[in-house]
Amino acid sequence: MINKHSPLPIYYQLEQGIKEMIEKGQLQPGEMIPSEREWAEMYEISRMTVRQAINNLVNDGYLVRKRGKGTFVATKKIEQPLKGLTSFSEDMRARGMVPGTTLLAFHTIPASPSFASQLGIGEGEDVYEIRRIRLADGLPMALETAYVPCSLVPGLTEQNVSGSIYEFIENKLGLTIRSATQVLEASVARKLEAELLQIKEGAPVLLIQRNSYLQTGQPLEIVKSVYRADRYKFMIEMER
Amino acid sequence: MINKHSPLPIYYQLEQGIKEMIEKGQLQPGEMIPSEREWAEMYEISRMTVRQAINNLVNDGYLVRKRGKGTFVATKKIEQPLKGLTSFSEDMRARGMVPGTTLLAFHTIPASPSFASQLGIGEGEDVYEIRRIRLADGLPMALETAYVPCSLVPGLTEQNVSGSIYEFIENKLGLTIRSATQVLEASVARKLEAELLQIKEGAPVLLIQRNSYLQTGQPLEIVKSVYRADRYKFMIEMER
DNA sequence: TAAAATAAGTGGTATAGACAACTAGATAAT
DNA sequence: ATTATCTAGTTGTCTATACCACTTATTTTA
Repeated sequence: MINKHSPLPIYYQLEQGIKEMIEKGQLQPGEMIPSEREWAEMYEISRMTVRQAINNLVNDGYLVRKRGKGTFVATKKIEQPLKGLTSFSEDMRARGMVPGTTLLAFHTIPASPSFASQLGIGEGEDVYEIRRIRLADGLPMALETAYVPCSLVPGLTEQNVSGSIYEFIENKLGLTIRSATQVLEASVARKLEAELLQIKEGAPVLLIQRNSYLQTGQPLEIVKSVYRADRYKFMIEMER
Repeated sequence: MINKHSPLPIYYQLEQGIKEMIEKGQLQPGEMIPSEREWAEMYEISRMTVRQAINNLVNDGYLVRKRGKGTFVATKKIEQPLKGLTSFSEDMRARGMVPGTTLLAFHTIPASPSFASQLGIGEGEDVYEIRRIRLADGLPMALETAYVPCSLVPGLTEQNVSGSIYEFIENKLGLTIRSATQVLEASVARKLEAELLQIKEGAPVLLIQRNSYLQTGQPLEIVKSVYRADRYKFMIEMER
């Protein structure tokens, strides 16, 4: 597997070898792979070189590190279609998963100039800031921060926020969401995001910012989401 | 900037410090930062520790490494709206940039079972495989591989492929594209992709697979793209 | 003058070792 | 029986060093 005289870097050879073992099923998802020291002894290479190979595979989403325990083969990605404009809960149910929510923060803040402009309100007016971890089948799928003008949803409490805000707005308040703008961007997880999503810092994530609008054209909310790229793909159908 | 007795890792302190210098503008986009050896001497730490800090910032898209030259502050991202179903060329022009193309490969291959199914043709039937680097203002923006059944576009030559395939199909062949399905996913650049896109291996990229359909519902093409996350955001407007 | 060789500086790869932080199970003390 | 401690194994951080590959400018050579 490793040829020290190859022009290819050793870490790269090991990286490709491990990847192949995963893709061929010789290493199963969830299974613990040999420890860094074992790889190093096995091929008589330095542990730092092993770490470089494993680092890359962790960044690629093939492996997951767990300090004090070991390194494990990651579980597979999810891919299901998503039609039209849906809430996270609708999205997850359409994918055959059970949506869940962990509330991280729920409070009001004064609107920044940027948010005021995007939400069509005055600068400094109160908006709800709702930070939540969105779960799918109990596992973290995304980190979501929503900003909603307080004046639009007077009855919002921590209770309502445990489920779908969209459903609350449509069912309880009688407001209808008409359209949204979404910006998608690939990035890597920062430290805090990684901890909350239970992924490694530097793992790929899909950043989505959604601006939603009511039938009147009035902006309803801004939602910034950080999705785990190892569990989430975004699918859309478009007409010309 | 660095406190060796802090509980925070040294590489993390340096990483945050450099990031702050970038965000405060003390390091300007495109500017070369001190070399790894200089950081190491400056704070009396190991070069490997400096590398770990810089690695993270490269992964986060703050810095760009250039072997033999130095490490540079990355330039800012592009963000422009994209409405409806557009070609790469249309997309780039809408963003105020000049689209370009470098043809990497143009040949026919027999359809794999998966491609045959997605394109609605028989397994083993010929399809064009067109690999191109898509440029914006002369700089690599995406790596694109398109698969089109040969039977649908008989006149396709290397000449036509230098520009927009969409425009060729609509203008020359009189076919109309009606809809498409797109799957977006965050990932990191592999070695070959990184070289072609002139980014670092492991840099974040946005993977997009587009399946296009004609008015008849007949599948027209499959396009797999790898976009540089540091230069490209995907924007979409949706109606409910 | 032009081409080739050299040197200095950069990031890229690799080594061998050390200690810290964390996990889980075994063992000892209460 | 329960609790506390120890221990072995894991990944995380860090050091000091070495050589390689590439870039650029300078110097030497033809």
